[in-house]
Amino acid sequence: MPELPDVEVFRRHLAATSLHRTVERVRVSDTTALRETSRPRLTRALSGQELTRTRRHGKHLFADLSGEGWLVMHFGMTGYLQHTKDGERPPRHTRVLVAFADGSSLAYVDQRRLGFVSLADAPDEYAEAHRLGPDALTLSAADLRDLLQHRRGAVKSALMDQELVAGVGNIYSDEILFHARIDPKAPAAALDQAAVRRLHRQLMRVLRLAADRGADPERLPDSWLLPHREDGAPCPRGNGEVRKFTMSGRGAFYCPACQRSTG
DNA sequence: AGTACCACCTGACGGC
DNA sequence: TGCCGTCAGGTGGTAC
Repeated sequence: MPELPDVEVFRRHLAATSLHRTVERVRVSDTTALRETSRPRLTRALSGQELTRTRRHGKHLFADLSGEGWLVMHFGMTGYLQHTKDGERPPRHTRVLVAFADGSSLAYVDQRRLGFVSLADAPDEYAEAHRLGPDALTLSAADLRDLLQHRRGAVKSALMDQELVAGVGNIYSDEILFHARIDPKAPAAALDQAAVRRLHRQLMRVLRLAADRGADPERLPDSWLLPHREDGAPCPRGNGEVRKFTMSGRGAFYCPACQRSTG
């Protein structure tokens, strides 16, 4: 599930429900969910603190612990956050539960356990240490052109490389390329200025709109590729059929009739 | 530098 | 109904 729009939805959820409440206790029900930290360290870092503000960098979510470092969360393929009120039971597969003094709590849930919870001194430092590229929504068109120009290989692979640009995954790379009418297999460096401009415009539009719609496929326009990710499905733009192929070991979809731009 | 493939996990789904 | 292979929006390692 979680690419940039999903994580942005989690960020807003956290900000709307869980700021400025004293952490009373932390329950780690699965220590393998922790990365670069331990149960005692996480508990000590959180207990008695408040979450004072949030930040998102690509698919990583950060929460400031009242100036005493930052909580870091990554959501793998199945992770999400759920705030529960006093007396409500946290969801199944909750790995870390942050319980507040007012009785409510914030659950980090991850069925497949491919995500993690960690601690960091600061988001920017963390991003640099873990070799994350700039957050996708901070890129200018010129930035994007520079990144792609020095890149060999397909444009879809480039978009999905977190070291190059942080936040775009398999689903949204397909979606962005569909709207920009660019062939996902096109060499990144071969895109002309007009194509890069379209790519940048759609990158911004698709990611923002998806986040504003709660990253909920049900609420995304039917004119998008997302509801039509099936080999042979009619192209939502009315040109030919959606095709599935494999790239970087992932199932990728595009409309060969619409997405002819290769340079 | 890129890519292909496997691994890490758990669950849902389709075919038989 | 039950078993089995396949696939799933994540990343990281290895071998080419």
